[in-house]
Formats: sequence, structure tokens, C-alpha cells
Amino acid sequence: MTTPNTAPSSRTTATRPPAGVPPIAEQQGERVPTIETVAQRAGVSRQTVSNVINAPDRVRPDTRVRVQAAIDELRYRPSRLGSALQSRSTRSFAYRCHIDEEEENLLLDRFLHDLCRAAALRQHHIVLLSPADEADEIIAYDDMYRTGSVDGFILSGTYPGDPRLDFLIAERIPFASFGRNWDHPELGGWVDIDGAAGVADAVHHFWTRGHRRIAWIGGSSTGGADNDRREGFRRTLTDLGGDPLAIECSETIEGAASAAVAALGLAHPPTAFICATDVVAIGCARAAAELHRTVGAELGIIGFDDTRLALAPTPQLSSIRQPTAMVAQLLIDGLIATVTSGTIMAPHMLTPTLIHRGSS
Amino acid sequence: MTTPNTAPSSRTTATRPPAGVPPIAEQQGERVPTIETVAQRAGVSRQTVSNVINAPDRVRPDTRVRVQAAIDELRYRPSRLGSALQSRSTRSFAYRCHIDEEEENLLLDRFLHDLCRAAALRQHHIVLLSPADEADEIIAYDDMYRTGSVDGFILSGTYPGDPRLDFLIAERIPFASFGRNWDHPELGGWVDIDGAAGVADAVHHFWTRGHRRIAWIGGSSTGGADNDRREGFRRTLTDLGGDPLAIECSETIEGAASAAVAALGLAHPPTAFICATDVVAIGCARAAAELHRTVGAELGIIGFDDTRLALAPTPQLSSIRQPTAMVAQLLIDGLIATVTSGTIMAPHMLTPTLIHRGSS
DNA sequence: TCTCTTGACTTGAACGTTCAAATAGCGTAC
DNA sequence: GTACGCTATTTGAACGTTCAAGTCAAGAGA
Repeated sequence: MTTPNTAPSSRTTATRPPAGVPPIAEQQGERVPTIETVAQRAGVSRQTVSNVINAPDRVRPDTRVRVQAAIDELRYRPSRLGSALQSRSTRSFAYRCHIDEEEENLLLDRFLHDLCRAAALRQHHIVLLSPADEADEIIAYDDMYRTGSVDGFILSGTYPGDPRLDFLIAERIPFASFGRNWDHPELGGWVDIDGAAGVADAVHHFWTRGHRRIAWIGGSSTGGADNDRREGFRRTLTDLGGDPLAIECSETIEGAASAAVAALGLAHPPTAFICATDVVAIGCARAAAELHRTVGAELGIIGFDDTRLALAPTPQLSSIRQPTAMVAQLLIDGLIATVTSGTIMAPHMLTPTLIHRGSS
Repeated sequence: MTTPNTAPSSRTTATRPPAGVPPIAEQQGERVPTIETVAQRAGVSRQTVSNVINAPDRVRPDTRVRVQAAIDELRYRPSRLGSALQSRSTRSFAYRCHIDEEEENLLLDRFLHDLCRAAALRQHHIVLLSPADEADEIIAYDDMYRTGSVDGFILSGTYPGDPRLDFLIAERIPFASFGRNWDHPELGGWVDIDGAAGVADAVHHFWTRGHRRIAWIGGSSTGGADNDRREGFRRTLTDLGGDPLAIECSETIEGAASAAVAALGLAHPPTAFICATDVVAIGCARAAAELHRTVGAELGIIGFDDTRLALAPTPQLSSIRQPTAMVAQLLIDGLIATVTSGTIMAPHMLTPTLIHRGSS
């Protein structure tokens, strides 16, 4: 962070812009038009202009046309700050952008994108937050809310005992979470995917195709989504009369691959893997390749999240897809309702879909 | 987007929050403290409170202490909206969040994260934009800037003829770009990585280790960063007296793998691959595995971007790392300067670093 | 003693919007 | 003819801050 390693070219061009290019924002002459400018031009009052924009039905058609013409001529756009100050709403929500160097999070990428889209649909913006750790995250929530920077918060990746939910509920700060409130689901404020149901689908899928030795492979977490999925696996397979084998591994390609190799070397090895994430599934596919086993009917693999990674191997991996776009839309709509009505949104549990490809 | 697939539990809990949990934001009694509240409590005027916060040296120490006490007691935080309206600056920048379902962009993830951090360091926020296409992107820029939603824009992935730069310069809208202005680099407003220099490093790395048949493998774009890197490869290898082999492929694991398999089947096959991205490098590694070739001294691979993907294969992949954190910091500082001074930031060309691992 | 300067603080105004209340115009019913 | 209701529009005030100009007292210089 000292002096950047610059190439020669960066020295030749000084801080000033090159000749011929006038500096940015040199509009001293032409002030940005305000609602007052428009009003004067159209020969009406501020409020009428405001009405033309926000409640056109309150304005007589001919006046409306006249005002609209003034708006167009002046290229007027209402100031978001002005209206935010007055309405006490910024029309924006914050979301923590947690890029973990260790862990894959292609799903969260997609979710972030969906979130932006869903917010834009409702004329809202997403502001990013990137706290160092969890304590910092709560401080950042407090700070952003109290300074009026955003109207509320979108969370993701909740887990049992999550202090963020406790904090937001206690402080009466509007929020909506991708991931249930594990401790008090009845409080609402969340949208989640029924991971156990998705895994149950996968188990049935393999079972009806004749697999009798089906394994779960994933991280070792004892609570939250991973645990929910693993328990869904155990329950479903037990109900079918099978013997559930749960393999623990770190959720990286490497970790999953070596765990899968070990599992395939067992006396009674699995013939199908249901994986906690697509990354784990990729690891299983690699293990199969290393052991010269063909992935498909004889050795099945199903991933989770249906990220781009699932398309990489040959054959492409079946995967359990989460409807992130719908999650995002529900969260945004729910959070908007929370902000306006002051009530926490009703919980929504969505079911994922098994996307069937060559690997199962 | 019709009725979501909800679990039974979502029916039991209605839109109202469960009994015992009072609705959010029920603080009618305790109004949020403003600067005026603090002023009254401390027995001073608004402006003095403002000075305590923004220019403490203008206030006598004992008054300062008294005001600070009032601030702490009331838990006062200045409204970002109020000050933004007055100062005509939101202290926020917009960045386009382009998640391409087709293409890997782990690098952009990291960059986004770094951007947030760099912005936070300067008390700024990053607001996301997610336009459908490029025309939409320009409309979104115009809209956000004119409504005063943000002070300026951070771009990434510029290319020759990029209409976004032309637009922003023409409209005198503050911006800073990760990726040079290919058509008019002298105009500034950008920070970029000298991709050609990074590739040159990689070529020398292989050359000194005895490789004489070195290949470039990547997309077919005819301008922008990819082209710059490929030309850097051609030039460096030609200067050393080698015969540059540039292989075209789609930048997916699949596409790269099949292209690499084909290349390795040539009469005079390459012994080292320099890849346009880590994804392409993963593809090469897979091609090697398929052909039972050992990656390392005899068959070299170097990726680009040094994402988490580079750590997945065995041996782990060498990769050319871009200093994204520094890019982000330079862009944020440059953009802040642009907003305040009205001048476009000087260009900065940074050099990437070859991270040496088992694959080279 | 008078003026000038300085430091510490206050006051008025403005930023751009929208809510709530007020007003004007006009037709209609009693 | 007056009272009423309705619609279209205007006005005043407020949202929370900071800039610019102002006040006021104390100290310095002549």
C-alpha cells in the first residue's frame, strides 16, 4: 500500500487531465434543474410538478402535459436525496458481501446478482457492506441504520445462535434473511430453501435407479443448512430401509476428492454420492477419475447449488438447484413491507429442484 | 414469480408478527436524536455540535467534552442524508455487478470485495448496479448520477471502443476504471494491470527452465486485456528466439481441456501452457490428467488471476496474480479526487506477480 | 480610550423534496 | 342566494445537515 508499481506511462500524465479535455463537472453555468426550475418553466407550483411525477391522476391532463414537457426539456430527474430526506427512506438495503478466500461461493454470487435485480424492480438499491468479522458486522449494521444510510438489511448464511438476528430483532431494525432463523423460525423475517427436501429427492432418485449404498459427503457442521441437509439424507434413507453413510470432508475440491477416494476403498463402498456443494461434487468426480471409475449409472454423483461448476466435468453433474431469484424477490418485497408496515415478514420455505444430468 | 412453493409452516405464521414480539420501529416515543437534540442537551447551538464532529479544533476543549458527552448519552449519529443533501455528496459510488452465468469471474468477486474495503476506508459505500445489457448500463449511469444517488462510477472490464467511457467523459460524470481506456489511455481515469508484462514473466520462467515449445491458450478476443496478454506472449517469445503457439479456446474448463488435448496431440506439441485465466489452466490440467501426463517440470502450466481455483488441482497451479486490493484503493482514491477536484485521475499501470507453485 | 484582531460560538439560509393545510374556482342542491 | 362539495392547484413547513455571515467578549496595539 506504499507507492504503487507504476509503468513509465503513468509518470508522463500528471494529475491534471490532458489539454483539450475540460475538467469534469464544469457546469457552473448550467445548474442542475430542481423541481422549482421545472415549476417555473411550466408556470405551476413545486407541488404540482411533484404530483405529475408521483400522483399524475391528481393533475388536470392539460397541466400534466405542460409539466411533462418542461420535465423533458430540462431533463429533470428528482433528487433521491431530497425525497429521501423528506420521506425518511433511502430506498436502499445493505447486504454483506462476504468473499471467503477459502470457500467457494458461486451461489452467493448468483444470489447477489438476483438481489440487485429484485431490488431494481422495486426501485431500490443494494449497498455493500464488508465488515472484517462478525462483531464488526453488527457494528456496521448499527452504524448504517442509525446514520440513515439504508432502510434495512439483507442477511444470508444464518446459523443456530446467529447473533445478527438477535441484534436486529432486539434493535427493531428491518431485515430479511436468506436462511431461516434457526432458533426461532416462527419469528419470521426469512426465506429459506428446504434443503432436507432437496436431498430427499436426490435419495429417491438414486434409490429408484437401484442404488442401495448411497453416501452423503460434506462438511462437519453441527447446525445450520449443512446439518439440515445431512439429517434429511439420514432420515430419508433410513425410511427407505437403507443404511445411511455420511462422509465428512472439508468443502474443497481437494478435501472432497481424498475423502471420496477413501470411501470408494471401503469394503462396502458407496455407489452414489450426494454432495453438500458442487465443489464437493467436483471433488468426487475427480476421485472417480483417479480410480478410473466411470461416473453415471454405476457411480452416481449429485451436487448442490447448481452453479457453473456443475457443468465443468464430463459427464456434467446433476445438482440440486436453489431458486435464488425467487428468494431474492421475496426478501426484497418482504423487507419493503417491513420498512413500511413495521412488521416482520412471514417466513417462506421454498423447495429446491433436482436438475438431472449425466452424473446420476 | 407467482405463488412461492411454501412449506406448511409459512401458512401458520401470518403477515403479522407472532404475539409478544412488538413490531419493528415502534419508537414513536423516542424520536431519533438529531443534531438539534444534542445541541439543546449540551446547551450549545447546532453548529457547535457540527464543529465538534467535523472540526473539533474550532471548539474550546471544555465545550467539546460537554458536547461529546451529550452525543454519547443520546447515541447520536449524524444523518447521512442531511449532510449529503447539504454537501451535495452521497459519499458513495456505483459499480456494475455483472455475474455472467457462462464465465467464471472469481477475480471480479475479489475485486468487488477489495472495492468495498477500500471504499469503507474512506467512509464511502459501494452501491450495486445490475443492468440487463450495455445500453441499459449507460442509461443506469445517467439515471443514478442525475438523481444524485451516487457521486461517481467504478467500471471494470473495459475494451477498445467501450461506449461507457465515451459516455462518462462526454457527460463529465466522475468515474474510475479497472482496465485502461484502450482508445485514449492518455486521458487517464484508469488503473490497469500490465498483463503483457505478467505473461512475459511467465514466458521467461518457462524459458529458463528449458522449455522451448511454449503455448498461449485462451479466448479469441481481438482487443482488450486478453489480446494484450496474447501479444505480450508473442513478443516475448519471439524476442527469445522461440516460436509462439497461440491456441484458441472458449474460456471454460471443458473448452480449454479439449483444446489442450488437441494441442498435446500435435506433431510438435507444447511442453508448457500459459493460460488466459485460471479456468483455462484447470482445463489444461484436466487434459494432462486425461492423457496421463504429469503436470510439473515436464509439462508446465501457469494460470492467470490466482483465484482459489488455482489451488484445486494437484499439483497446485502457478498463476499470475493481479494486485486487486491496490487497484481498488487507487480507484477509490482517484475517484474521490475526481469528485472533489473535477479532474480525471492520472492513469496507473501496475505489474502482476507470478506466484510459483507446483505446476511450473 | 479607542480601534482592531482574534477566538468561540450563534443565527439565517440553503440543499431538494413531500406532507398537510389552505385557497381558488366552479358547479349544484336547497 | 347562500351553503356545500368537489377538484385543481398553491403555500408553509419540515426533513437534518453545513456554509456563510453574524454576534459577542476578551485581549492587543496605538
